[in-house]
Amino acid sequence: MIDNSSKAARTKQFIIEKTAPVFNAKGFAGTSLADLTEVTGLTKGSIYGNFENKDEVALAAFDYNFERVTVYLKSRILATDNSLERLLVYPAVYRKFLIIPFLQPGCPILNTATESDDTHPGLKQKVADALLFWRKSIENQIKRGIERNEIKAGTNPTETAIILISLIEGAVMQSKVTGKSTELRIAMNYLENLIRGLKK
Amino acid sequence: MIDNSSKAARTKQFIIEKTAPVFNAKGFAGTSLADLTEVTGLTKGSIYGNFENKDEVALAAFDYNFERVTVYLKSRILATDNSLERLLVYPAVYRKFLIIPFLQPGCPILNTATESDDTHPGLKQKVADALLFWRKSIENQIKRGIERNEIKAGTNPTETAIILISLIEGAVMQSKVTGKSTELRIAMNYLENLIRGLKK
DNA sequence: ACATAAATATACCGTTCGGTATATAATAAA
DNA sequence: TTTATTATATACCGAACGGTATATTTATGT
Repeated sequence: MIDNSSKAARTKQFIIEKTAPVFNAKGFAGTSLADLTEVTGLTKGSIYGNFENKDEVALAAFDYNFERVTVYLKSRILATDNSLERLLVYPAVYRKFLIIPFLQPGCPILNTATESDDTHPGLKQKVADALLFWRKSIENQIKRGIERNEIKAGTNPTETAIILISLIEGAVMQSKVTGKSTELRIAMNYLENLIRGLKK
Repeated sequence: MIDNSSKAARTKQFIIEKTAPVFNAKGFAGTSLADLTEVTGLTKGSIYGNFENKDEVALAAFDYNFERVTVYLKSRILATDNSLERLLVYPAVYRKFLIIPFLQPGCPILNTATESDDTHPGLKQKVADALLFWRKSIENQIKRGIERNEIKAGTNPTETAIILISLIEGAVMQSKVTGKSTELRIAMNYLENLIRGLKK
């Protein structure tokens, strides 16, 4: 995936890793090139030698942010051994959202979605793709659970996935803005019960 | 509330009404003074004669955006005659979110929350207040429903309010970014069933 | 109608914006 | 080790940024 062969490729990756949290915290419009040079220690020339423009950096940063969350969730999901436990990973992880270091600036999907939907078609498309990917993987987990007789046959995968995502993102938004974990705790408790109710 | 006696007060209100949709769509950082002069037809001098700075306009615009939603919901809620129907106003309204004209740029709470939580303490505080106001009014509707024997006594008002808000905001985010009404329809169907389940 | 006060427009401020041509430095191949 | 190539820094561009002092217009009380 990551080409470490050339210096440029390594610098490019370095720029992405350093700027991704800034884009996630301040948004596309709120992040300036000065922010990018400051956080990387590089100059504009260097950044523009590796990226065509600010948009390209932001798009790569979103991919990076989303992949970090995905990788983290996948590692926790792979450590389980049945469908229900796999679904329970989501409330378990997002319950601790506020204290997971790399999620401090917020959920990249939520942050990027609300800013880009009326302003930045490129980012909007990336978020839409990310959302669909997330939904599909939840749906697949549920379908597999039904096949394995671990989840009720009548369970609607799409419906369940959308409710799960809504509960998580809605609660994250509330907790981030109030600064309290109450909303996340209550919503994740509810989600846990909802998932346990899917047990065959 | 609104002082129409002086010309300045009328202009101030005019500026708020015209700029509020822009702030909601583009966000604080994404909205420039040029946007404000363009949409109002006024000059910078006029705007700065009525507001101290851009922040003040944005704060007033958020209040206006939030109040519009509140007034709209209240009018629909007052047209009902029992607690359960009052709660059902929320899914009924947000189901049609994408086609309600003045909500086209999105939910002001959701939009403002995700941008301001890491960047703009003043706006963040206003969103937190708005969220608390919304939650409290739902809680009061539920408490009243319990008193009137229309809602199950065991219903937890705070929990229910937070789940309701999470489902709405999470689904709005998804539908806005995918451009489809599917997510809102599914989440609002679920919410309706959830509310009907509260019936005594 | 007139004088006074209030509101809006004009013209400009310094700074920061995203972006780029070119020079310098570091890397990689021979 | 020299040479060709690649990557980074420097110095700068015009435009747009948020903001303001002052002039001009408009509204208001008498």
